[in-house]
Amino acid sequence: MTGTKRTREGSGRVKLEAVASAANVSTATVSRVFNEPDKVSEAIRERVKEAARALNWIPNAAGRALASSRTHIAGAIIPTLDNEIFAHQIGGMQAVFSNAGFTLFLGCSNYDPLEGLRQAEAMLARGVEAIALVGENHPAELFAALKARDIPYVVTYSYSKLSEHPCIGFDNRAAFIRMTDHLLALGHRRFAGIFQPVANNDRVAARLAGVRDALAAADLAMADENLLVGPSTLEFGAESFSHLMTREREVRPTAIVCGNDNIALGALMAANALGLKAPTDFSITGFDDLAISSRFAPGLTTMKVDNQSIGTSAANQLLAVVTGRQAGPQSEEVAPVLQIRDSSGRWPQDRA
Amino acid sequence: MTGTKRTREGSGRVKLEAVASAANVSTATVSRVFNEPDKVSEAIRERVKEAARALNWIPNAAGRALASSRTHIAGAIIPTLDNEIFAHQIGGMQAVFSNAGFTLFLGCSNYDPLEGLRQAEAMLARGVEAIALVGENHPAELFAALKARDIPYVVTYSYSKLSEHPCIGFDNRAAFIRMTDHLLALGHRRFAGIFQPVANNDRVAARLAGVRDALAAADLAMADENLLVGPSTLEFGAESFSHLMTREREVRPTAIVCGNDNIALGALMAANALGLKAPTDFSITGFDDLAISSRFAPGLTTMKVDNQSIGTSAANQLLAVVTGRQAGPQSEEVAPVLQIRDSSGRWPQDRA
DNA sequence: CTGAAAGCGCTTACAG
DNA sequence: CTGAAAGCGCTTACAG
Repeated sequence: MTGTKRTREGSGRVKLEAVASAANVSTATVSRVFNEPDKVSEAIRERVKEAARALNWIPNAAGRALASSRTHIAGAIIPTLDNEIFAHQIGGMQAVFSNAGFTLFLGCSNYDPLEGLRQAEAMLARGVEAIALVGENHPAELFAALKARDIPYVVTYSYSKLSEHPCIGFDNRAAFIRMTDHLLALGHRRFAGIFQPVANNDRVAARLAGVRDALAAADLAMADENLLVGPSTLEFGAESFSHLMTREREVRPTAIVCGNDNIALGALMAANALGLKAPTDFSITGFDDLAISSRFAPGLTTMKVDNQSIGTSAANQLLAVVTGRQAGPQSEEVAPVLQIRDSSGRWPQDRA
Repeated sequence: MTGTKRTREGSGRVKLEAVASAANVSTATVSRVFNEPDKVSEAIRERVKEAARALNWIPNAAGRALASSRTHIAGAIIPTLDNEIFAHQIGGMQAVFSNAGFTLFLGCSNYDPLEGLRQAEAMLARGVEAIALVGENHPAELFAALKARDIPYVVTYSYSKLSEHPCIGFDNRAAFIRMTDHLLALGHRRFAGIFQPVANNDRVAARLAGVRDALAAADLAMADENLLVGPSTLEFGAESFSHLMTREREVRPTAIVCGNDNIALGALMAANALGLKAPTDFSITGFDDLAISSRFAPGLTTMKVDNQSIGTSAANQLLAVVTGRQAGPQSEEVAPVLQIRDSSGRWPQDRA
């Protein structure tokens, strides 16, 4: 029945309409003052701004989003904040987005691709305009959903010229080839590895492949019993080290490649406890260059990546697309820098 | 002129209306199937779900938010993700919220209250239903805005019975009284402190007050030149330690209270470099109980706080309010646990 | 430069 | 249990 009275709650907040009547203009004009100020005469512009300020009006983003299809929201999906690497990326992204008037949704998959998908879908439903994803290990549905809606995205921490996705990061395989070559050049021939789980983690898989490829190129291989895989904790690093290095000297590895610094630091702690010293008794390497790695005794040989700048680059690329300055996000390779310290040395050691 | 044709872009996405016609029901019914399923007969319910799935419909949150005044978005404002303490809180919150169908906005103030306010306002404009804030050091406007809109909030990491805000955390002052009392009981009388900046950080201010109050209760005081304030880095901890401990033995502090573990670990590294050993030559304490603190040599005496559970509690309290199960968030005190390790010992040392 | 009004995609009070 | 339609708070194509 037309004309029936309806009672709706509403938000109870000051709305644009109130500003319009206070300033004696139409709602269209108020909207323009904030979205296309050049199209409004200065006198009216000031009057409207004054009214908005006086009424303490905060625009309702839902109304705005519905009318304009723009939400000024971006999203990021990372595995976990427990790894400071990802925390730094998010910190970088957050700063850039916030500065551009974007608010950031954060999702953590805990290395479960389906959980990542679920959270990405929640973000899509809430209208994110762009999204950053760590790594390429996501369900095909996720990439399909992004493409179907034409939502710009970038993959971070993985980089490959051959990737079908725009990516900002480094070539994990190449980095670990470089690290392994460093140890080979020092004379090491018996290698061991202590790594995080490879499942659902394309970055770790690539790192391990790098070690294997570099060894194969030198006609070497890592013995199966020398590859230990487990959680990325100091504890696992320490246990693994003890396991590897309490065997007879003749069969022990001389070089231990760790999947990251945290594992390597745990191993170094176990070494201290066992009275084994690097680089005299063994060499060991990490990846990440945590703050503590350079100050630890011995200093840890590792590779440094500027994770925060991966985050800022990713955010800047996404903003460039969202604001129409660019057609699509551009890939960017960030080179990890090898930091050679006392934890790696010649083998056999020259004892002076 | 009524009846004029208008062309609007629209999102180009599948919308609820399409699901309704595919399932041969009204839009109201489709909405009910997902929001109040009990009100729809099972046959129709299944038909609608089937149609939604077939069309791959994802509800538009802006439309939903506008119509229902609910966004299913929560927000958190922290100082920085660079501190793993806050990263863990966010990790905990993210998991709980995501599980309840809420997506999380993340804002970082970098210890600037105005930046925190700015980001909180952006979240309010986007309709957050609840918000968590680290500490009480926020502009009065921020709390006023939350109250004016009736947005439930909790303060984290600070706890005080006297607080005018709901808070989930611990009493920083009491924790540092406890730590200082531990050192006093061991026989220490000459104290030094290495702390993060107090400005805009009510937690650090309370920690320092705790040290001072505990000393005053023992008729002691910390000499001005023994309090060093600077960035929360290993470097600052190391420099400060050297500065304090390269003076003559007669004037040096015997106990050094650090504002957190990171600073204390830096100090311990400098001690190793200088050939000074705890607890023989000095005692030192931290706060946080980082993963590395128990495994370091010597083990660091510190206090452990379950930061992740602060995050999950905060999220659960906010959800309870938002879903109407509770009128307001309840405060919760989380007790830090003193972890006594080898970095603190009797003074003067009994040398066996 | 400015305004009247349609429309964005949902929810929900009302009627049946 | 189901539907017709008003309404949430904005933006913007159109007209002037």
